[in-house]
Amino acid sequence: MAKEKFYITSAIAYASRKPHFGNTYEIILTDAVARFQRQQGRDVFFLTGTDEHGQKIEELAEKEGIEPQKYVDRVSGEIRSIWDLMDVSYDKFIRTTDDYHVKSVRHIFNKLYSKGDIYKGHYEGWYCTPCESFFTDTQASDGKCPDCGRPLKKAKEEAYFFAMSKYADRLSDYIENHVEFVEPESRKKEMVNNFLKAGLQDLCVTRNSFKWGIPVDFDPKHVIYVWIDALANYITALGYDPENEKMPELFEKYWPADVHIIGKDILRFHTIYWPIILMALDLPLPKKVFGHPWFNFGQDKMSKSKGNVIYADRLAEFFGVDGVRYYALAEMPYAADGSITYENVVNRYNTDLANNLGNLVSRTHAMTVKYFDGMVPTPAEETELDRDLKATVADTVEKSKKLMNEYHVSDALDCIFGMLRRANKYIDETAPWVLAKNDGDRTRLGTVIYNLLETIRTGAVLLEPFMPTTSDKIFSQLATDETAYETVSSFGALKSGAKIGTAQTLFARIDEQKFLSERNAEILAAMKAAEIAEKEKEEPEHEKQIGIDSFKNVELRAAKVIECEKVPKAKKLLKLMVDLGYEKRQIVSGIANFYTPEQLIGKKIIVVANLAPATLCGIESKGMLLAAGEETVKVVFLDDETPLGARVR
RNA sequence: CGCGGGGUGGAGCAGCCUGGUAGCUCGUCGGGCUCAUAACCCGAAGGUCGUGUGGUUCAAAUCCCGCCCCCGCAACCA
Repeated sequence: MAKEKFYITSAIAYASRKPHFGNTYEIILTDAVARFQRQQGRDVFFLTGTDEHGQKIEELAEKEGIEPQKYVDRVSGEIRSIWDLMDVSYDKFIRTTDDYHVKSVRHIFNKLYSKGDIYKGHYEGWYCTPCESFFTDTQASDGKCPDCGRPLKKAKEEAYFFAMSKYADRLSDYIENHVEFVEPESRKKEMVNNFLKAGLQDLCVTRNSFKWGIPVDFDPKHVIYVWIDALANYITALGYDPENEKMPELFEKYWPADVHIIGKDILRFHTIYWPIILMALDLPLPKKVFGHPWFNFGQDKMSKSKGNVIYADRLAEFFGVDGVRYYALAEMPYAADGSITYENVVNRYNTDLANNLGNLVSRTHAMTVKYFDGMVPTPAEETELDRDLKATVADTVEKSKKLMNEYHVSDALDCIFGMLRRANKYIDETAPWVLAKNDGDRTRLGTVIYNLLETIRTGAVLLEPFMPTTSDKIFSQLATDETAYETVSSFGALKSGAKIGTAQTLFARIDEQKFLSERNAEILAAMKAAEIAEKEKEEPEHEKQIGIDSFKNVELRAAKVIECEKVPKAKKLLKLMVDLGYEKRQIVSGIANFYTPEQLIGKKIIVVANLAPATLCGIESKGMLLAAGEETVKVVFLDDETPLGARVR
């Protein structure tokens, strides 16, 4: 019988910079699942790679004064080397700049266009010339660019759109009838409630604001935007191309994917846009999309200025590759965001890996050498204690398998480590060192040691998806070839009479105090460096010089806040009524985090009186007030004696 | 009232669907053991399970209602 196939993908990593630990978590998770499925006897194809197009990369390359291709060659290589370092067992590493991918994406675009699912239209919105980007009405509510704050102008641009709405009902049906399609469940609700039920808008699938991308075949000034380019990697990697007469075997065999493992941040693209693209191509949909949570550093997001960016390769210097893999897989809960602190990593490393697992192997190995000259003894009649241990082992095999099939990776690990703890306890219960003193207990001693060795062997088999190198080390210490998953289905595959291998320390304990003080010193140094870099930053970008006439176009006037209240639905919005002397008008401003209504009522402020009205959270705003600051915003207040409506110049 | 998840001993979580002695890992304290990586094993302290001294019930962490707080998504911000 042919092996059942299993096609698994991680998201492709954006090749803009070196991935930090949070990014690396995803690939470790995907790898653990892939390895587990291989163990289960599936014919696994594990795809990962890098996403290499887009404006951001174009800019970064320009800053360095090199070609984008050169830039992504370097970063993609960096990413791949980290994946390799972490023992990621991918079967293929795709790059969106690969020829076959580029070609196929162009063809996919052509096909969708000729089907009528993609049409040429106009992107109408607010355009910021210096940023060369478009913004929607809501983004541009105050008439200023959300990125740079400069004024926007209404502009119309040619662009291609994907008619998403056409497929919305089909997708809704699909999601409803395939409960396992989106996981975890809570994420599915977010998608369905926020997007599908709200109604899908046609998606703009091209850009002409930058060049670094795959050009549209028949209209090369347009570049295919990330949605189609990046998402398509899952099929182009298998050789899909709509112009193929016959699809390659690889594609026929593996598509549809059994699971896409992705971060929750791109869930929307994978559960809505991607399925719709596939429907339009008449291809089956992936069976499951698993949106995993993210790691934070303690309470904070990782960031350079906080000096808390953690890289997997750096961690591996302290804890070894398997130490890092273990931490990532054990610490991250199924659905909620996890957090990483150095204290926590050292703690888990010492207690779970060094004390529980490492020491169990070490003491058992030592006893085998000491009492049996390094030969695996033969088990004899069993006692209640043995039966209990064996029951735990059998139970662990079943439970961990079930949990892995459900993607409860940390729970599966916890379950396996529970078995190891049980084995440590078994040593105390049976007290081999006491048995060793009495010749009459020799058979019993053999049974005990055998049971321990076999439990350890089982543990090594079960741990292989999580810590492949450690499993190998254990196998070689036991000098056993019984490493296949089938061998743990019943207790006793380890051969008696064989000589075991040499001992080696699996995980050396780490001095927590010393380690933490070293890390703290590093973090402080990094923060200082970031601070200095901040100070040395060149002056802020300046607007181009304007004449007095341009300035006169902005009608600034003194006004008094007469009413003010929070906008209930919004977090950051205050609704204020201001008196300009000649009229009263309503203004909405995003300063709720910095001012309470009481702090503003009665104060005199400066208002841009001739700003086009905008609607924020359903409330009309006619004008804006002046305020300064980025992180914390300070409103510009006027002297109390300033007459209402006075022009500010 | 935009949608969803959650508030359980010092920390992180399980239990809630299918009401009935509150469980696990870490940490703290005490003890045991000596095969082992100052590791391992046992025991103890510590929780009125966010709140109303709300409702249902013989019985609620578990079901229902109100309120408070946190998180995710969406929305939205100079």
